[in-house]
Amino acid sequence: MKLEVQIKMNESLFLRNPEHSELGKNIIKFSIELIQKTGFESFTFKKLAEAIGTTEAGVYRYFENKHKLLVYIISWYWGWLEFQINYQTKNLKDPTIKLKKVIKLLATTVEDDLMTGHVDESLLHQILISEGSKAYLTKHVGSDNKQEFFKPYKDLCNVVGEIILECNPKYKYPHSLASTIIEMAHLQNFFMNNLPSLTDFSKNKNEGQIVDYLNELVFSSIIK
Amino acid sequence: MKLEVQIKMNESLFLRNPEHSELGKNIIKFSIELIQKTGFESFTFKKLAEAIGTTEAGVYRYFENKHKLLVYIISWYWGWLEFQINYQTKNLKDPTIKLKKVIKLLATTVEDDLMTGHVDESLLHQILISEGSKAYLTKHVGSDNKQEFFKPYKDLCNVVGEIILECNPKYKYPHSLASTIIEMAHLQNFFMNNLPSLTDFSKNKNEGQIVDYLNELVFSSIIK
DNA sequence: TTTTAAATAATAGTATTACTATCATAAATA
DNA sequence: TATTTATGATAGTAATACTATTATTTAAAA
Repeated sequence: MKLEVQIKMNESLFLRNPEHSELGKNIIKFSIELIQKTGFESFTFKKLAEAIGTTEAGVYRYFENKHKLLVYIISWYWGWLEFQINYQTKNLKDPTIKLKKVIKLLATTVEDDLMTGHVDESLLHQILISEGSKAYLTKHVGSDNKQEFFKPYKDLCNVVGEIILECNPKYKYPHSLASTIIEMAHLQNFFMNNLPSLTDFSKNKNEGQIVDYLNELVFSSIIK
Repeated sequence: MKLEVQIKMNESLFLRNPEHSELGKNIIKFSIELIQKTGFESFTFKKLAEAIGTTEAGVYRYFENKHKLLVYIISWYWGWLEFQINYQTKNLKDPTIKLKKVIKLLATTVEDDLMTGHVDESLLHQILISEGSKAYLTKHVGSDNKQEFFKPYKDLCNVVGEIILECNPKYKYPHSLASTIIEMAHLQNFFMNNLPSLTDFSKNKNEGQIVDYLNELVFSSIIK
């Protein structure tokens, strides 16, 4: 039996549900590949359509514009990651071990999850590192937020915040610390690979160093 | 006597030095206003030219493209901020007081510095919060970096890293912690104002809360 | 099985963006 | 006074970000 993980997506993000057709799934698959390879700025629906072998108009039937497509695949990633976190910390009693597991999941390159056919999570992880913040760093963040485009990110932030509170119920900034962990897991990775003098990580570019840094940062803050 | 602070800029960022003419200074002044008001994505040289009362071609004689103009004004800000930090921490002996001053300077809205005629620093600070990371989150970050576009940011990061080491010479991650402070000073501000559930700051949107969070985060990390 | 509806392909068209090029004129400099 | 240099005015191009139309294929309902 082949199991498939389905992430429930916000319906306002698309015009037609891309999960419901081959073309739709190809739009997701190839946009992940293209955005990862060429960056979000030079990504266009025309190039995407050519890669898939369909027409520009075909893509527009699924997504209003490339920003919503970006938010879609990023939301998908957060949803998937929250599932992974819940799954992989399920039977852990010690909240500090849980939190360490979360940091590792956030800061370490994932392997392609075979339960999600058309999505390559390791490419998605790369996209999150380089393009993730572009989902919300816009002038229309307010209306996007009203439409709940960032709910998966907030949910994840809450899950992490809850674990922080389990470690120390008196800690005053669980959400800020959670968003700091999430953002820094990605940003320190970007810096390590592109602007290494903004970090203290050695040339071997080992993600374990980021995990160590974040662990020290987080636990000295919440364990007095 | 009227003093003017001059920030030395990387010459590869522009085609003609905007400091050397009225038109150039207007390009800087109005691009700061426009980018802050409408966001970098919808900012175009045509709109800028109209705002100034010149033509598109006029702007192109100063800057190759809008990305270089963004990097220019952001670099200018980092240069100015490093000057501020050096100036305002000059006679402080205690490195922890120095570091607290730095955090406050990073996380608090600046007043318009009257010594810099055509640049409004408080608008620039807003731009840094919303658009700052777009300077480096590109596919051409490598070649931009080779041309030293990010030197002012790195210099600032080094200055902050040095102060961290003064507080604790054995601390292992001075640069990563410095870049974390700098980025989070802006990002927690953005979240507070736009996605507040990613933070723990109350509705009054007081930047002092960000300062308190960063102080706690930083000092519990470096003072064991 | 036929009818009907829905999805896709093919093509065209528009306004805006991101530039490059040309030429005339005004201002500063030698 | 001659000459360089900066600006202004205008035009033009390729690409982007869409919208619209019509024909064709596929799938679901009658």
